[in-house]
This record gives sequence, C-alpha cells and structure tokens, in this order.
Amino acid sequence: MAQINMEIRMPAAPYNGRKGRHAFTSGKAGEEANSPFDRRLAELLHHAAHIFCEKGYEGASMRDLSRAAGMSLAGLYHYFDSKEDLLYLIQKHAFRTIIESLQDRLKDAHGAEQRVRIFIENHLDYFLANKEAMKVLTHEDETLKNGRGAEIRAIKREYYKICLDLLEDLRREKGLEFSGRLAVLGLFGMINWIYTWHNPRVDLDAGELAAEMSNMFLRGVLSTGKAKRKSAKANA
Amino acid sequence: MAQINMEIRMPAAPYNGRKGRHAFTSGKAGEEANSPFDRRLAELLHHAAHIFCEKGYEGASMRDLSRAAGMSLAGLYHYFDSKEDLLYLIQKHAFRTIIESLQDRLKDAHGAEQRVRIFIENHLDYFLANKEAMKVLTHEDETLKNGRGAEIRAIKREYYKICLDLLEDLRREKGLEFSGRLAVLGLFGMINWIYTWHNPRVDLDAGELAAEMSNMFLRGVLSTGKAKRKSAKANA
DNA sequence: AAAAGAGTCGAACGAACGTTCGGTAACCTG
DNA sequence: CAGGTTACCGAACGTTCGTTCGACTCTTTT
Repeated sequence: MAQINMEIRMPAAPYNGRKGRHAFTSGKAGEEANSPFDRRLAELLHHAAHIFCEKGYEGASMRDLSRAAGMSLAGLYHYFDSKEDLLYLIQKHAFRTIIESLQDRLKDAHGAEQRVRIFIENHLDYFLANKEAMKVLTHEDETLKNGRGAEIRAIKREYYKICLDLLEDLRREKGLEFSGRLAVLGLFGMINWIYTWHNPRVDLDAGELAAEMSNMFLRGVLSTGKAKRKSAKANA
Repeated sequence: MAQINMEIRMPAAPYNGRKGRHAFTSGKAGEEANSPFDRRLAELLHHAAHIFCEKGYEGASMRDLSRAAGMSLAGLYHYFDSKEDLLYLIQKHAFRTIIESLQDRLKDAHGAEQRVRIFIENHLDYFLANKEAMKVLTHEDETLKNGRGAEIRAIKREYYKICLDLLEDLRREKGLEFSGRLAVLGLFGMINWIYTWHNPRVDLDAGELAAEMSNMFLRGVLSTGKAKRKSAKANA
C-alpha cells in the first residue's frame, strides 16, 4: 500500500500579517477555544460562516456580521485583520479539521476499498455537520488571493492527493484500469454538490448517504470491463 | 416508456418589467441575433458572462462590464433594466438553449440507457462549449430573487425532472431498485462540478468526457446487487 | 496608586457601488 | 426638411462598502 504523506505542505508559512499570535490562529485544529480571545473569535467565525453562506462572501457586509454578532463594527477588527482574513480563517479551520479527522479514522483501517469508504464517510460527516462552513469552503473557492489563497489552495491540493492515493491503491489492489484523476474529481463532484440540495428533513443522514454514495461510486469504478491481465490476488 | 413533458412550466410569464419587447428577450433560444439591438445585447451578455464568471455576480461591477464592452456606464442601461436583469437573461438563455438542444437529440433515440447517455453528452457538450455562462448558471444559483429567481428555478426544476424521468425509465426497463433522487443529484454533482477543474489542455474533450462519465455513472447505478424479482426482458 | 494592556464603541474616512438625468449626435420616416 | 426615435454619453445622485481613529472603560501588572 502506498505510503500516504499526510503532512500538509505549505508553500509558505501560515499567513503572518496578523496582529497577535493566538492559539486559534496558529495551533492545530483540535485545540481550539483556549483563551477568551479564541473563544470569542471562534464565535465570530461561526457567525461569519453563517452570513457568508447565506449571502456569499462579496454579498455579505461587515455590518451584517456586526449585527449578527451583537458587536460594533469597529469592535470586530480587534479579532481579525480584514474581511479577507475572516474567510481565510474559516476555510483553514474547516480544512484542518476535516483532514485531521480523516488521518485519525484512516489509522486503523485496512483494505483499499474500506479506506475509500472511510474517506467518503469522513467527508460527509463533517460536511453535513458543518454545512455552512463547508458551503463557504467550496463556494468561495477562488475568492482568496495572494498568500492566503495560495495557502488554502495548497491544503486543498493535499486533500485531493490523499483521495487520489487511496483510489490508486484501490486500482492496484483490484488490478483495474481507470483514470484516477477522473475518478477523484467525479467523486468530489458528487459529494461537494450535496450542499446545493441536501435537506435534513427529507434526505438521508450523513452515514446513510455516505454508504449509498460509496456504493454508487465504487460500483462505477470497480465493475469496469477493462481489468488488467493480472487479476487481483484476493480482496480480504 | 414514460412520456416526458418537455414543455417548460412557468410559474408566471417571463419577467415582464422590461422596457421594450425584443426578439432576444421573448423569442425562443434558437432565433437570436435578429435586429442590431439583439446582436448588441447578445454581445453584452457574452461580456457579462465572462465577468460574472471571473469575479462572481456580487464582485463584478457595472463599471467592469462597461470597460470590457467598450461602452459607457450609462449606455449599458439602454439594453437592460438592471444588473439583476443581466444575470437573469444570461441564465435563461443558457437553460433554454440546453433544454432545446436536449429535446432535439432525444427525438430519435430509443432505449433508456441510450437516452441517459444522450442527456449527459448534451449537458457536457453545451457545458464545455459555454463554460463561462454555465459557471454563472451553476455558481449564481441562489442569487436571483423574487420573480426572476422563481422563473429560473422553475426551469431548473423542469430540467431536473427530465433527468429524473429518464433515470426512472431506465430503472423500470432494467428492473432495478435505486433512489432516483439520489441518482439524479449524484449525476448532477459529477457533471456540474466540472467547471471547477476542467482544463482543455490536459483533460478529455466533451464527447470523451461524456462517455467516461456515462460509463462510470451507469455502472454505478446498474450493477447493483439489489435487482427486483422480475428481471428485465432484454436490453436491445 | 500609577501604568499598561485588552476589549469595545461612535463617528467618520475615502472609495466604490448601481442607477438616473439631461443632453447630443445620428438615423429613419413623413 | 421637420419630428421622432434609437443609440449613446458625461456627470452626478444617494447609498453602502471596508476600514481607521480616538476615546472610554475595565482588568491586570508593577
């Protein structure tokens, strides 16, 4: 099995034009909400994700956020540098959390197919539990510019790479032939599109949805007529 | 085979707050560019789609469009009522064209599977040939409000319904069991996500991509273990 | 008790926004 | 050639935008 490099390669250090150095902005995703400052910032990011999700990044105003957070317009700027910084922090936190959780779940999983299923379930679990932040993550994809944009895009590429490696392991294990790139991007399309239609009152929950989507995707990829000459040894 | 109602049901008449009645705004999608007015409007819509695609609807300014079109800011308003009207016209034209072309291609096609393949190929053909307008169509999904938004959403529902009917025909014909809703939305995810990654220099063209995606999707949907008791008669 | 910092605010800055108004040419129609 | 319509423009209107400034409370440190 290919050794997956889980480490996030950064093209540059985390964006450092910030005022102070606080745990939330520099620590790992898990250890949030330590100081009162970080707790309040996390609260603001939550409000901001809600508003960006509703009106889009460009369509949302700092006055909207000020109203939603019950704080003066000027007071907001104590917690971050700019509106762009806000989007950056939301996206970085979402990506970090989802990758960290994925690493955790993949630790004790064997079998390429099982690992792909875990990838999908992890994605949908976080996606549906944090719908607003995830819509902001996927919808405001090309919004960030320069340093912040480059850093987020690097994390995204890493996430893509993890999925690609999982699928190529699967391909090797089953002795099949298919385009890894096409498979990854088809899969991402299916699971990232969900934010446009999922209604918790009528649709399946994360676990069921992950199972259904995994079945559909894996059948599509596995049951190809074009197997390589050497068939896979076994799949246990 | 289910009779598919191709007619677009409008919840209300096409948005009628417009200044004049011109062919481009009221005629069918095919018969564009008759009068000089309509030709110039089509040109402006093309520029606008480019800019909305690049900077998003909210992020793009009328001054950007004025610059791109080589026309004064005030002069633009001779051709449409408002920025919102611009987005509405772009989206309506894209939807009308794609549905019209689909109707045409489905006319002489038999076999449920073949018809689904035609749906996918038609979508990708138009999608990749009009990438910018299609990105605006999919990305600025919830942007339009009130009357214009309701009309566009109605067309979208109709398009969704066409696809759902095709898939349920397929399910009946093959005697399978799967959720039509999930299949449609999974498929839409795959094919609408393309605008986020497709690079004409490295990726397959529309026809090849349609074939690959059709194979992947159809295998995923068809090769389910859970067939109904009655197996399909034949698939020719 | 004095100094320093953290947290918050009202008020304002200049810039950019979508849209409108009054006008000017050019063109068609009688 | 008079009169109306079409196409277009410069300049401005009122509004909203992201951000900053100076000041005012608290709380913590010296």
